[in-house]
Amino acid sequence: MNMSYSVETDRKWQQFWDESGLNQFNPERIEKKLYVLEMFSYPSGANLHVGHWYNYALSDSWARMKKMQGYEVFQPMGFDAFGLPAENYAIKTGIHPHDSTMANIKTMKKQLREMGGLFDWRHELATCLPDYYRWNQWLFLKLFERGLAYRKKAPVNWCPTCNTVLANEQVVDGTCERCESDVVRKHLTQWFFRITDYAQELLDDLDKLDWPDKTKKIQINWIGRSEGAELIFGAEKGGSPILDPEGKPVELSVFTTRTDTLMGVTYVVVAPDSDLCALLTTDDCRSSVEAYQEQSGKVSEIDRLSTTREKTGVFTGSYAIHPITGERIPVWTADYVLAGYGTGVVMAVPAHDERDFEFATLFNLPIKRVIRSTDGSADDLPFVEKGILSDSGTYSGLTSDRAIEAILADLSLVEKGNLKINYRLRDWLVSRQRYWGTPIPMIHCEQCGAVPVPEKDLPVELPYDVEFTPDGESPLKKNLAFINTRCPVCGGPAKRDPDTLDTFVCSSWYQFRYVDNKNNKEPFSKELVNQMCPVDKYIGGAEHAAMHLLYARFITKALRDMGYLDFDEPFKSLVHQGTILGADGQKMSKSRGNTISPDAYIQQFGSDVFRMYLGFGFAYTEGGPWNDDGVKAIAKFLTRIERLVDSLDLNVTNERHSDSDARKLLYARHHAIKSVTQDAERFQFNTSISRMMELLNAINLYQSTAQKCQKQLLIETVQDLILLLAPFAPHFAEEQWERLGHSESIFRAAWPVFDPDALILDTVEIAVQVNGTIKYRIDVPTQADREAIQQLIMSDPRTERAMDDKELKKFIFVPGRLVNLVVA
RNA sequence: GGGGAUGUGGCGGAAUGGCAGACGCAACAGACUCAAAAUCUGUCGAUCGUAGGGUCGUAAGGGUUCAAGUCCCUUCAUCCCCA
Repeated sequence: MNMSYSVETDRKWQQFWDESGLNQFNPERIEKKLYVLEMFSYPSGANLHVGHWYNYALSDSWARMKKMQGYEVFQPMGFDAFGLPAENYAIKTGIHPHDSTMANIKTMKKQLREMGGLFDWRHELATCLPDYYRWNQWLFLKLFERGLAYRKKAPVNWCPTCNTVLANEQVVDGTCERCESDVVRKHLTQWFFRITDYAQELLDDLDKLDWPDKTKKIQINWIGRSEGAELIFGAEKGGSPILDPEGKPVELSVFTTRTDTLMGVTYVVVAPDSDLCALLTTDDCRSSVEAYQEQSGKVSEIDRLSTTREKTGVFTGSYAIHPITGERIPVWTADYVLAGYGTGVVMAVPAHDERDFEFATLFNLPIKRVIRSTDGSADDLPFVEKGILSDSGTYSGLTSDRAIEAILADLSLVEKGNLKINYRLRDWLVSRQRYWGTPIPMIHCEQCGAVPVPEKDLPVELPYDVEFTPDGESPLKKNLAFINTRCPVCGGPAKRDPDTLDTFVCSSWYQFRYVDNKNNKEPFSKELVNQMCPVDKYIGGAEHAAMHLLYARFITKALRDMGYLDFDEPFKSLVHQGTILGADGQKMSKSRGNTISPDAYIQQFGSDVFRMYLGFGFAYTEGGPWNDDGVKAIAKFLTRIERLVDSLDLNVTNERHSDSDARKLLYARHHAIKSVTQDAERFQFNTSISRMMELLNAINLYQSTAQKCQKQLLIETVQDLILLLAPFAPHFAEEQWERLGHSESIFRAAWPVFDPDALILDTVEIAVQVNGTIKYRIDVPTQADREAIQQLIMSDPRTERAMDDKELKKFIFVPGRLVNLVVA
């Protein structure tokens, strides 16, 4: 196989595109704008890996097709440059995160060019640079002004040996990934964004989005709306009501979706990590409760919610007062209840809840049945379905749904219960006890409390000179020149917030900064963003389905409500690429030694062969294991096209006549145009490329067998093939296009349009089934109607044999596909 | 544990509820060649049959339908995500 296409070809056309500005968005055609965005990447390691290629190269192919279809494509690129890996790398090697990150960005940019992506580099951004992160800080201040940023205590993972806070991904099976000591929970005051204010809108607006259903489902579950009620229990210890620090009686408010089981409550559980827990604990029980709190502080939330893990808990010594019966009910603390969900207190109904049942059985707590099955079917405890109330006083005999209404009506009269909608979604914790991130623009003053940095003082620059060695403090805390400042309100000495922002803050609004990345007066021009956004097609990994995509939606809505833009959603249409695995079917990783380096393939075959194999060898949204043989198949395909172009005689004649060979070729040509256009639109690159292969086969067949080969028809067909190929093998197609005598870029040529007439054949083969199994196939005139076809088939001798003397009951006809004779 | 998905030839993968396995890889046979590579042509789910042809077949089991890889229920296996 002798291919003349190579990396040299790549370089030639990359330079040509740069010089001709093919990659640049033209604002004069803004009314035809199409904003195509790939999730930006973390500049880790030095090289683009297969995952980058799969995301970026094929999205670029899609964008190139849209460009040929006349859209003015805006496709920017940038770097999500803050984050933990660079900092860990610095701790290990001493190389400063800024230095390693900037070096990585430089390499990645070079490789992205070699990929041949049409990125408009004039709009590049890197989140670790002050002219980007100052606007993160601006965003923080705006959210703070609006009450959407606030502080509260929240647990962090703490490694007592390393003396440092760990991110969740650094905790492996409850131990520190570095030193393997047990990780404990420590409570720190941290910043939160009030995403829960938008829970309902985030749920409702999913309907407006052209997103994969599974992604919407993930968001729906993540938001976790449930309709139920809030019920108020009283609380006492030692026979008298419990008072809070202000002297008011403590009420235990519980959220439940099963108010109908209220009469079956036999104990109440408070989360051990809830503030209420200490308040409810009696002196007698204090030592055992505190020991329990410490023990459960080591358990991860995932384990706490497990239904198979053995239940644990201790009695707090206090009692809840049942809102209807006034009965005293013991209050326990157990870690299967989370402080962060609902109110952190649940009423336990062991007869009708699996976890409560298990807990009550273990600790010998009473189990009281109050629901029976409606139809008398088996209702062994725990019976968790709705049914008919029993042993519930005046509510006995009601159905669950009626009982919920009746009980709530009674409780609301005494203000001890009301309808409530609860969300599983929690506010977004944005504080990170780390160096390599956006400094939080807040100042803590002993006199004035937490004071925002005035906007004119932004950015609060991240100092270069810091000590990373983990020793229990945020690295920024140890940089005194940074941390010590003056209070903007009273002028007294004060300290900066030592934490940095979660990097999801950077990625929650970058799609807007891209369009106006040079703006140094505001994060972006409202007018420009309203014209260029939302993003028309967003492409990235499904692992971001819950967090990144939800945060970006929230920030968009918050920015809208604050008047900075006029639309509701950041990403109109979304596609997830799959994951490319190693040849062994495992996730690629250095430790497994199954990584594939694109560079070697590109050197050997050229970038288009690599890109096209990624398109051809996998279902785009599925991904799958890598396979070298497929790369060679693509190289072979492109070589065949080269040979075909070589073989053409470009001295055009105008002969043109319709014979059956020509009609077959025309059919293949227009069928390919139609299918490639449709499939590529839906990111089905594998079938798109298959249709091009079929067209090539048809052209070769025509060349070798046609009675009279028409040069003009042949050239036009080959040109269409090259045009269809262009988005998927851009350098290669430019080269062939030039060899076919064109001087303008192929990407300035129009995408071919299919001719429906060429797709209508005189006859069509249909299958003939008897009772659903195929008996034979027959060619029928395309135009024939149901009656004509029935007549044709009933008179075919094969039909009589297939029907085996049975009587025809029904004649089913699917035009162009099959007939099914139902006989008995 | 919860949530989300996936399961089709030796392999990657195709199939608006309507002819399962498009396209490609590998394999096998043939042509070209002193030979090999490259290239070209053909065969290629399993099974029975000399053949025409038949039977079975989309993880397993059940159901809906004239018709199920596709829809519904149960089971099994694998993968992804969890603030």
